[in-house]
This record gives sequence, structure tokens and C-alpha cells, in this order.
Amino acid sequence: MLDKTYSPATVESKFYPLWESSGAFKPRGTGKPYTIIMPPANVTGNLHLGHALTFTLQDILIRFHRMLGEDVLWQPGTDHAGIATQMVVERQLAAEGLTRAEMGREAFLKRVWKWKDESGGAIINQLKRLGASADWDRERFTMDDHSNFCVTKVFVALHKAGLIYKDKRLVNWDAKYQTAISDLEVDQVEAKGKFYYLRYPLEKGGHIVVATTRPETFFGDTAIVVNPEDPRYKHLIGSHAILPLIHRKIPILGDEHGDPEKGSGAVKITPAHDFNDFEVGRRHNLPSITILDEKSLLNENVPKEYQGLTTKAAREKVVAYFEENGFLEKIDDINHTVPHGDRSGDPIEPRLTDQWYLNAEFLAKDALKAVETGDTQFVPDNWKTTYFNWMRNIQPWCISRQLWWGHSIPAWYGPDGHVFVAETAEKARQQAHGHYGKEVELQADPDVLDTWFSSALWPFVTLGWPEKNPIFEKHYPTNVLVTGFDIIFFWVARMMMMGLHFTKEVPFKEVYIHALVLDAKGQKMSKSKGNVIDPLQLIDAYGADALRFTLSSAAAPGRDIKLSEDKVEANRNFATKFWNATRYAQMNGCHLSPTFSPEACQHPLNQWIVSEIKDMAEDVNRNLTTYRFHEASSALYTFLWKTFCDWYLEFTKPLLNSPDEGIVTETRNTIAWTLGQVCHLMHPLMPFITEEIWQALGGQGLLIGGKWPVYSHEGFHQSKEEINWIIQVISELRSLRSELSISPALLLQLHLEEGNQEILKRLKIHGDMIQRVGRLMPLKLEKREAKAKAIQIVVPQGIFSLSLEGLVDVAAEVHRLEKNLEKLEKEMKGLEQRLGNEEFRAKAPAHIIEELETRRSSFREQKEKNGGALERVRSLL
RNA sequence: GGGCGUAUAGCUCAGCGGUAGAGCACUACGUUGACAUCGUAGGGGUCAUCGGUUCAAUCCCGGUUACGCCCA
Repeated sequence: MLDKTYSPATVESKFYPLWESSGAFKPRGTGKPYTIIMPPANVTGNLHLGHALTFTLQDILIRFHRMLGEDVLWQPGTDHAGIATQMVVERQLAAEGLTRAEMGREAFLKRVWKWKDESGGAIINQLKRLGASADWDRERFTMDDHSNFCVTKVFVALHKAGLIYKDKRLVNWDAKYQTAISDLEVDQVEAKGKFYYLRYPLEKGGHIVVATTRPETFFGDTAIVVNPEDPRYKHLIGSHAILPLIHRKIPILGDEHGDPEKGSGAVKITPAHDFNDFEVGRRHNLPSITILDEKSLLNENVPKEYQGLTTKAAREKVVAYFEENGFLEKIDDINHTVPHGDRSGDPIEPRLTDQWYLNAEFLAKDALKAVETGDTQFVPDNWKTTYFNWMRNIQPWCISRQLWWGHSIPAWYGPDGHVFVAETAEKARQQAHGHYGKEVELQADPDVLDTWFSSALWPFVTLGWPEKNPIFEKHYPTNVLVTGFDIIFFWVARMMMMGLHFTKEVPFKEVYIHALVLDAKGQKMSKSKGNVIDPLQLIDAYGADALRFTLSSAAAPGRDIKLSEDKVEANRNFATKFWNATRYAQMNGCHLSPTFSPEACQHPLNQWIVSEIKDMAEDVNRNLTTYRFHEASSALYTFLWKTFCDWYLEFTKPLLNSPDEGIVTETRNTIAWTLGQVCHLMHPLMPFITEEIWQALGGQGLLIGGKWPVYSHEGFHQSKEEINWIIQVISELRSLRSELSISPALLLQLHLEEGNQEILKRLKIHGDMIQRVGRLMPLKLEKREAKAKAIQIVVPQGIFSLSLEGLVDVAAEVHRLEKNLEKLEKEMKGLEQRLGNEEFRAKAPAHIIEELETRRSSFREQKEKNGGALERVRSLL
């Protein structure tokens, strides 16, 4: 017998290891392949609700397809997360008073690996708490040997194809970590700032006013640009201005970049410190003067007294100088956006450096086509426009990072700077020998690759590419990638590019994009806001199943999830309900019978629940297939709580006491069978409690390896109609009781006043059910004696009366029936109107007309009966 | 500025060309050997707004307003 209450922690820790050791998580069988590549969790990461959502959905799909008998592979792993990991370890070092620079590269990397081996990947164990059934034996790391091998191979191949190249361009420079970062790693932050209007003296006398938000960069100015059509400045084009303080002569040029509407209409050009200015500089062949060092402090290209200053201090000093010397016209307050590093949170400086680039534009062509032709489909479909927008405007991808933790760039430099790209140092040495005709000293490229470079290869590298092997052959391309929209550019797009280039196939056939998890107020959860809900705490408090069910219930496409604890609590209650229903079954001797066949059920009630579960299963099946997790959840919830517990189980109470042994046995079997079916259908969503209940019912084998139910029978339509009618009668009775404030303790006498043979039959079969659930005395199938005070109950095809001698206020009863009649008349009127409309008759589909006609005749009948009842009651007045 | 999305009960949200739904909250009442983490009944809605299409619009189309997100 099950305990009085369900204790998730016990069950979770019992079954997870059992599942894993049973081999259930591994791909197997000859079924068709079903494969999901798990987005590699950051090794520094801890499980947050976003993870909980994405991995719950993946696990649902994985368990569902496993039960469908497919050969399922959920390929897990972790990501080395270059900058994030380096940050974590550097922070630890700082606490010990050490720095990376003092340690040296080799010792530092040793330290990072040590950290990774000891405390990295904690998230994997947290995923297990959630119930994630991935094949952990296949766990991969983006910096394990095979991945390293592939990264190098891919780099060399792309370099050979001319798709990876070195270039001197402006990059986003993160001064805190002293590395380049990609456009995607830059956040534009709204900030209040100032617009400074500076007077630059003209060579031929007078001055020109330029407007800038960054006066300190004027040391790097190499031109002034005005719009060629701007009448204010047209005449100055070709002349020169003299920079204050440093007295450098710079040209005034005409260029479309000059916007007459903005500021003074004249703009200073600092090619080495602004992306727009860089382009202007290229157009006009301007020199670039870099004035900041790698820490974003002013360098040797500025006057001594400014060297070593931060940009902020330099700005103050420059502005003070300009003001004192009459070069400052005015200062306006403005709102503008300032780029910040998404990891460091510090302002980003554009910086002119040599970096490695990938020609993304070229690779994007096939990746675009694959989505355009539907080889890869987004779900929901709209996300493809986001993908298209990005792919059609794609920029060269800066793939080098000035970090230590990551994949080394397989490039070596000769004494004259000539670069040799090769898989190994030895091969590079051979190349160099060929090039120089002699042995030379080579310098390895000190940089590492962007973390996303290796994750872009993840879908095929984890499956064993490039070696031919059965897993890759069978499981690639994968079926679906499940992820959030925030990662479409970073990752989805890049996997598409790399996958298509190297395997000639899309890496996944579908991309399911799910929502963000927000707090109850709809705000993003963040440590700084202090509104983070820890999924592990929710699991401790309510169980993994409750959390999973909550997330899947909320996973409606196109809407973010506002998660609050009371929702999880509500679903914990749902689990409890399931638990208690099972206890009821056990108390009544219900066990799974291997010989039980649901389609052979005789009793209408059992036939009814068999039909209902078939309908529900179809619902769940359809919705899981189409990623409508919330609909699948809701179908299960409604079935279990409403249909099964509230009605079916209540109805079985009298049945289980029936003197007819056949009915008792059949009912017991049906209860157990239905619970078993629910276990199966609900297992993907709530794996733990369903496994526990399955075992408690005496199920064969582990549920995780069970077969997804398929029903071949048609269902029992007549029983459905019959039981639904009984439910309607009882609902009517209960409403009346409540309306008339009759104590539930009081058993009432029900008479049938009017009813056909069918009704009589139903009442004979189900009399005891109605009696029990409706709190009645044994039914009387004949009219009561005239003049008795009674309530009239009108239902389709019949009238009942409820004996309430001494309890009935006849006047109130008249009023009630009048109101009821009014309601029916109103409904009738609407129906008559529509059915009387010729156009409706001509144009509406037949089944709608038929439906409305059926409804009309039912209402008409009830109206007549209600009228009769009213007459009878009035006669009592 | 460009793109995407959202607006339905007090709250959180489903839904859908043909009778407006759930959970939570609220009110009343609690009885039956599964369940008070519960049961029964109930109140509560001009489906943001203005037009259009249609026999029929909460749903489809267009405009407006408000809010959110992404890109520049």
C-alpha cells in the first residue's frame, strides 16, 4: 500500500539510478532514429529556470519518442565557455592574491583544468535531479581530445578554402578582459550623456564647430567631414582645420556620413576609434591614429600629461582645456547608447587590431537556403524571419580571442611574420622549411578561438564525425534542436553554417524555439535584482515532477512564462491527486491484470472511461508531436482530475459494492488499467511519480521502457452519451441542492415524472450510481402522487421531481422555473433567428446547421417540459 | 528607424469562424473509508479600440492605442 502522502525526494532518488543502470538512457533497438543534441551547458553554470524549461521540454520529447519505440539518442555535454570560465578562475586567483600574468600561461591553464575537473559541470548533476534522461556515457566536452581535433581540422580546412583569414579591422575591445569580442557579445546600453560642441580653428582663420560625445578622442582625429550638400560648409571642403592643443592639421572633407541634421553638421573623424569613422577613413584613405592602449588608457600618441589617463579622466581634462582656451562652444545633454561587454559589463572600445575572421557571408548562403526550402524548419515558424534578417546582413565573424582558455589557433609565424596554418606544429615547421628553405624559429599564435566556434561544430562532432561510425550514420542529421530565441544568432545560425559546409546536411530538421522564464511580475530573473528562483529549491519543496509539469503547462508558443511558486504548488497538488487516486485503487483491490482487455468491457461506465482515455491519448499524442506541450499537459490534467477522479472514481464506489462479481472484477480491472494508461501517457511529463505508481500497480518492467499506448478500438459512443447524461442529471441535482440550501447530509427522494424507455433503462442500470453520487434515497421510477410538494427537474428526454415536503417554498419554486423558462426562451430565440435566416441556410456548412437544429429541438423539448413542470407547481399554490 | 510579439474573468493565461474556458484568488456549504495538498455549488467577461470581409468575428484583414522583446 502506498504511503499516505507522496514524498518526491525518496522516489526521485530511488528511480533515477535505476533508470540509468537499466540502460534506458542509451540508444537501442532497430527503430527509426530520434536524436536531440543537448545544448552544451556552460561548465561554470548552475541550473536556472531557463535550463529547467529547455531540458524539461527536451526530456519530454525524448521520453515520448523512447516509448514510441524509436532508437533514441539524447547527446549531452558541456561547453568550455572561454571567457566565463577564465573569469571564474581569475576571480579565485585574485582571492589568493595571484594574477594570471604572474602565473604564466601553462600554470594558469593547469589551474583551469583542475577547477574544471573538480567543480566544473555541476550542472550535469542538477540536470539529473530534474530527471533528464540523456545518455550520460556519451557526455562530451567542447575541449576534449576529439573536439580539439575537429576544431583544428575545421580551422585548417576553412583557412585552406580562403574562408578563414587574418585582417586588420576595428573590433569590439573589452578592456577588462583585454580581448576582442564579437558584435553579438556587445550590449547597447541606454545612457545619459553629453554632446560637446568643439571649435576647431580653420587654417585660413575662423573656426568650425564639430559635435561629439567623446571629446577625448580628438587626439586621434584625422579629418572633419561635412555633407557635400550642406550650404553652411560646402565652401570649406578641401580646406584644413588645426586641432587645438596638439596643432595637427586635418582636412575638411565632403562625405555622406556628414548629417546636416545632427549636431553642428560637421563631424570629427577618428578612424581608429569609431566604426563609422573607420569606414569614412577607408573611403578617403585617412591615417588611423590609435590613442588607447589595450587597457583603454591613453597611450604614447597623446601629449605626456594625458598619457596613462582613463578615457573619463582624459575627457574631463580635455574639456577643461577647451573651455579655458575658448574652444568649447556649448554642451548639450543627450540620451545615447553606449556599447558594453556582455560579460564584463564595461564599456567597449573599438580597437584596431589584427584578428582572425571567418567569411560568414559565404557560409550563410547554404544556411539560408536550407531554411528557405524548409530542410530545416522553425517552430513557431515566425522565428525564421529573425534568422533570415541576421543571415542576410551577416558580417565577418571575428573568431580570435585574446584569452588563454580555449582552443589554440593552429597558426605559427615565421621571423618575418609569414603565417603557417597547419594541424600540428610539426606540419607548420615543414611548411616553413619549404617556404624559407631552411629551419627557422616559429612563434605560435597566442590567441584562442571564440567559444562559439567549437559549439558550431557540436551536432556532428559529438556524434563522432569525421570518422564513419554507426551513431553518426544513423543519428545525423538530428531531429530537433530545442533552444531559446536569444541564441538563434550565436548558435543556431552558426551550427547551420558549419553543419552544411562540413557534412553537406542540415544539423537538425527542426528548431523548436521556446520562451523565456520570467519572475511572477514578468521581469527577467537576475542576481542583481534578487528575483531569482532556484529550480533546485522548487524541486526540494514540491518535487521534480511538479516543476516539470508547471513548465510544460506554461510552455505555450509565443508567450514568455511568468513563473511563481504557487503555480508549482498547484501542480504538486495535482501529483497528490494522482497519488490518492492510486491509493483508492489499492484499497479496493485493483491490480493490473495481464488478461484484461478494455474493449471487452461490458458495463457502460467502464466503457465510458475506456473511450475517454482513448480521446485523451489522441490529444496528448497530437500535441506532443506538434510541440504543444501546454495542450498535452492540460489534456492530462483535466482527464485525471475531472473525468477520472471527480466522476469515474465516484461512480465506481457503488459498483465495487455490487453483488454482481462480474461487475466488481471488471471495474477493478478497469480502474487499474486506466491508471496504468495514465502512467504511460503522463510519464514524459512527470516521470517519477508515474514510475512509482506503475510499480505500485504491479506493472511489468520499468515504465521508462514502456510502450506508448495505441488504441485500435472505436470507442463506445452509446456509453459516452449515457454517462454524460447521468453527469448532467447529477449536476442539475447538485445545483438545486445548493441553490435551495438543502444540507448535503439529507437524502432526498427522486421520482421520474416523465421519460421514455431509454431513460428507464438508464435509470435501472445506473440507479445506484445516481443514488450514491446524488445523495438520494432509492430512485422511484414512477410519478409521485399528485399534489405532493416537489421540485421539478427538467433534463433532456425527461422530467424528475424531487420530493421536498416541508422544504419547498412553492412560490420560490415557481420563480425558479420561470427563470429557467426565460433562459431557455432566450436561447431558442437566438437559434430560431439564425436557423430562419435564408442566407445562413444557403451558405453555412451542413454539419453546423444540423448541430443547431439538434440543439433547437433539445431546447424546444426542455422548454415544453419546463412549461409542464411549471404548471404542476403552480397548481400547488 | 526596421522587425517580431502581446492585449480575453480580480491575477496568471488557454482557446477559437458557429453556446466564452482553466488554474489561482473570492463567496457559501461541507457529506461518502482515495484525497482538507480535498469535495460540492456559486459570483465574476461589450474577448483593448475603430473600421472591413462573412450567413456568422473574440477569432480573419486593415488602422489606432498601450505594453514587451530583438536588430540598427
